[in-house]
Amino acid sequence: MQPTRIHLSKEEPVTPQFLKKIIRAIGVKVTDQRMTILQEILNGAEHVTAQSVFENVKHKTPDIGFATVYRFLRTLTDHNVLSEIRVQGLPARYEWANKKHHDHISCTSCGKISEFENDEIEKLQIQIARNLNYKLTNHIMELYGLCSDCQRKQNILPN
Amino acid sequence: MQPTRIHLSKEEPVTPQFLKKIIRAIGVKVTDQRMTILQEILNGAEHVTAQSVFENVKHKTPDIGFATVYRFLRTLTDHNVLSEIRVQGLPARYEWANKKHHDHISCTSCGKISEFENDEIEKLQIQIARNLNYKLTNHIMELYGLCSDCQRKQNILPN
DNA sequence: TTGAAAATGATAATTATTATCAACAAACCC
DNA sequence: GGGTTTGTTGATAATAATTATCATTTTCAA
Repeated sequence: MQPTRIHLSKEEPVTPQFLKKIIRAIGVKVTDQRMTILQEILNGAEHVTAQSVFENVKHKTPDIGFATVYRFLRTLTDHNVLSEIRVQGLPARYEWANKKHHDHISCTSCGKISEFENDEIEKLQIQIARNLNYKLTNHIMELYGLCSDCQRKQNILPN
Repeated sequence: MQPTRIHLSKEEPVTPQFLKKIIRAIGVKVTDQRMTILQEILNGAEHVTAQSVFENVKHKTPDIGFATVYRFLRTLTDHNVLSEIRVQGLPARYEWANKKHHDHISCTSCGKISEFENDEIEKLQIQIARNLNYKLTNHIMELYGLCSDCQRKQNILPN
């Protein structure tokens, strides 16, 4: 299954037609389950887990199995509709892929994720690659730290 | 178990005394197993997994259980002797914590890996973290691209 | 040396994810 | 539309990494 690059804007209204367009674009069959899952992702929270998608979707479609959710999230990831964020041992989280490029910093204690973008780093990366005779195509940059809340907790309860 | 910050240089000779110093510094009892595990990490490869440490250590100490290895790696991580790197769904990898940081760029075609370090990016990362109220503890930065050889091949054999 | 506290190792439990497969459903053709 | 092919579903098992449990053993300070 080759990763197809798809350019879809999240700004378009979430109509059934729009959902079908996405599903067809990645070359798979349109099913009720996939429609529901996509809708949930488009309407729901920012960084969803397979579990949270599953639970929310289950209200509308109680017969759905979580293997279906996992599978479709993977498919969407393979086709760059979603991107997958994996932090520590926590379950994978997903976000809409083609928003402006950004990276993540996440808290190693509570798992909170914040986003940022930094053009200067992007430029340096390209430069580094060029110096080593690589043509840069992609990168992963994940920062880890303690968020303000967890820094505070650590001071209050030293144990 | 409070994270104790320990400053130990890997440059010191790996004597039994040195190993004991580390183990005592984190406030746990000195056991043969812990000595052997630490020695393995100090002498062994760069980015080890719990599994690889376990297997190597088992040659010298066949009676060791892998729970012991996991536990001790976690303890060392909690006390910042090691740092833990978790990428994708892969098993956690450990590296000596207070050495100079470096990153990797790898070729998506042939798998070649080159290392680099860049102070400017490191500084920017710390700055970014600070702006978002995180205390940066670690990061992963992996660049992906085509190495010079594979760029050339791609031109010769387009596909 | 000895006894309390901690560590070990075997194994079970847990967690996230992927694989399997029979029943079912979508899409293409006529 | 009806039939057929092929893809999808959902229940469940399998896998993989990690953590918990607990009886036994070991460390180490008094």
